[in-house]
Amino acid sequence: MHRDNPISSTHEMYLKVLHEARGEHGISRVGDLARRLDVSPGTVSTVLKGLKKMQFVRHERYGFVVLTDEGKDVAECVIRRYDTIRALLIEVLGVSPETAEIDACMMEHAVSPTTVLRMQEALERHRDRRVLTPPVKRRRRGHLCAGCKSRGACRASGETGRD
Amino acid sequence: MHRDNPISSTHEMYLKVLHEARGEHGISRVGDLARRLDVSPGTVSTVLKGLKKMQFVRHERYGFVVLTDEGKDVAECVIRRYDTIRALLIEVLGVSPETAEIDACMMEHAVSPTTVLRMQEALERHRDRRVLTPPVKRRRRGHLCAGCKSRGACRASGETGRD
DNA sequence: GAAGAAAGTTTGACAGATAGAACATCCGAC
DNA sequence: GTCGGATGTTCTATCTGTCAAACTTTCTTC
Repeated sequence: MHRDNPISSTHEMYLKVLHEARGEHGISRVGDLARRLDVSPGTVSTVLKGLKKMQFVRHERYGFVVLTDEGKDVAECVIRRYDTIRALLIEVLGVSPETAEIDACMMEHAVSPTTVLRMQEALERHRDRRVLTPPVKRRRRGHLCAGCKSRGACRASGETGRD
Repeated sequence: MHRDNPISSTHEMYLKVLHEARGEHGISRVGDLARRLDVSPGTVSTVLKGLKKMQFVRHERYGFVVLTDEGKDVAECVIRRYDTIRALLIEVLGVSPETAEIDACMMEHAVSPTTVLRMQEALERHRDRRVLTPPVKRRRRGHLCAGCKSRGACRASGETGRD
């Protein structure tokens, strides 16, 4: 049922929050994560073991948690999905920011890379239609993270080449 | 983490498939469901117990499975979410039907009722823009099932009144 | 530097979703 | 009517994500 997902939405959330939570040194602690994810420290400890085995984080007992490059890659991919969905919901569909944020957080684990791309394009078309004023230089639409590009698909959303 | 969901996406899937699978008498069998959901008959048997306890299905040992009115209500709500998302992905965003179907199937469990409404509205605006020909009488946009209306929110998507 | 507080880990338990195997029931062919 | 295959159920087991409680380590403060 549904799509096979090599990395679960739980793991995606942990990586995303880890990316957002890291301070000036790019590190966080078990306690931070537990608070931000609203789970117990014990749970974080356990899940972190899995993420470590998958090489998405580095973590020494009683120490800091750091995203590896791989982990950062996935995290940024999840965040981009979140940002895109959120913006689309608000700007194009007129959903309230509060609802958009909750929905985007749930949907970010469900969309395929292609769909995110189409969302980004739609968002740009929509913005172009609105702001007829200055033709701002904009980031190439349909941008993919290095990991997605090199693999031809986004691992973080469970793609294996489909579409 | 995420939104509290009184009915899981697994249960939503079972109800949806049950609704789609029912033959001329509105009934299906464990085997049908197992095949359609790609799980073992044992699993279906187990999950069905839960759905029965929640009063979403009627099911006698070795017999047929029938959706109750409540169950049908939820199923139709899920199906409407699916249809809306699928159409939006294809018509507005230009996603391929194959990808749209997979994505819609995953997203249908993640969207709030408001967002579905906004999606329906966007879809109608988009269709109006395209087909400038005959001003077809169309179903009131933002339609909600009886259950959603009476409760003020859609149980099937875990809403409790938010937005 | 020792004591106590704070932070993190481990352990045991649980719920949900699942498979597979053993078992039960049903139904159609003879 | 009975036998055998198809269908369905139950039981046991696994995996994931979670908590609470017991325990360990680290930090802070005096």
